[in-house]
Amino acid sequence: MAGRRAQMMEETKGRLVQAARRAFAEKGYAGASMDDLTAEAGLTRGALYHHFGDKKGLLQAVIDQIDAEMAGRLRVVGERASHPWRGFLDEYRAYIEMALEPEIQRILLLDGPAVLGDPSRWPSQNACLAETTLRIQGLVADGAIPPVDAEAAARLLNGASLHAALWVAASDAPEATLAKALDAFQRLAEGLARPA
Amino acid sequence: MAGRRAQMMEETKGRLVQAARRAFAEKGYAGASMDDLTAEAGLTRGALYHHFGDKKGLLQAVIDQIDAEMAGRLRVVGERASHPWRGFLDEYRAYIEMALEPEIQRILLLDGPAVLGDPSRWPSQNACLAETTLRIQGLVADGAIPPVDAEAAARLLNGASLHAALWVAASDAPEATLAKALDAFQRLAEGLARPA
DNA sequence: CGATTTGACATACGTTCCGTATGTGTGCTC
DNA sequence: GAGCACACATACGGAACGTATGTCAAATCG
Repeated sequence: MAGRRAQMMEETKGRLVQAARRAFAEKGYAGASMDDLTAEAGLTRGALYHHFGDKKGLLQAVIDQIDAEMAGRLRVVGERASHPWRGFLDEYRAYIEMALEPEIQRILLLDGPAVLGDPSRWPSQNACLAETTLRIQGLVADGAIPPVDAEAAARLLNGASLHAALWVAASDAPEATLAKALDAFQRLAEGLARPA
Repeated sequence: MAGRRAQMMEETKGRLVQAARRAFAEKGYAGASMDDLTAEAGLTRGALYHHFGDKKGLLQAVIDQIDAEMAGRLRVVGERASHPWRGFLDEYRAYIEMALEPEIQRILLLDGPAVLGDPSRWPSQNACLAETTLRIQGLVADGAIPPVDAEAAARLLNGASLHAALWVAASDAPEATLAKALDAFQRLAEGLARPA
């Protein structure tokens, strides 16, 4: 009862999204051609506009997929830690390191906000941001850190992480820069942990 | 000895940059048409390509101008404060509020990095980032805060500020959101002030 | 079981816009 | 005052997006 038709359709959409991920990551959103991208998937622009409406719709689909993957990876990292606060720091360390991956940096962090606007308004609800917000709420609830607006803290820390990753990615000595960035990040995060 | 010719040329470049600021801010980089933009300045694309090379060159010129203005405004805010640490916080508060201005947010914070890449690689050297880095170096030198890599701290705080501004700008209740963002920001910044 | 319809996808077309190549007139130099 | 350099306009080619239309298989229904 899977529906032969619907199954083929999912297959098609998946191929298009995958090709788009590659194209957007390599050439950026503006530089990626819909003709080339669909041809690489063995299709034409007809299929693309039928399923995704327009170029922005395709970007949105790509972002939804990447965002979901990131949230899953972050959850694993956070839950693997013994101590809550330690897990929190590990999670952000993982976030910074993920933001170094060209696909994530280019598509989700640079082109995404520029083309689609503020991430919190995305239909995917930014699963990754929600994940870190929940984590902070948990820390507050457990009394591990003093009360704070969890969403505000998550947003600021995500912003700091993103810029850290941009800095590291463009650096001539990435590993040294990453160390500096992580050190500074921990200093900032500790501002949350200890009351004024 | 001003050179009638050179003076006219500066006038032309200025008019183009000003028209570009308006167009980029209103329609975004991708959505702005060079034809419309130059026509609004009473010129044609010929002038534009002669002076700026290509569309990215024009964006760079616009960004240089805005960046310089921001650095100047930040400096005034920081120097006006009595206490160094207080001045530091005031400066970032001003930064967040500036990032709410559509022109700055759209051009410098969203389209700029997406089109031109990491800001630290911009020819303008990101005067605004340099300004905040210097401020942090001053705090360390005066013993107001424990040693920290000033550039790393400045980058992370700028990133946090930017995301705070994006959040506030897209919010339904901007003033309440701004208050939450500023509160969270202060908590993070205090992580710099007090040693572990 | 055959006719009809739905929908996934391809093809063709018009429009827009960027970058370049070429033309032109005005102001500086000798 | 002649020649040249340069600021700027005009003309052209090409690429890319979105839409409108066509086609063919599969699901539906009498």
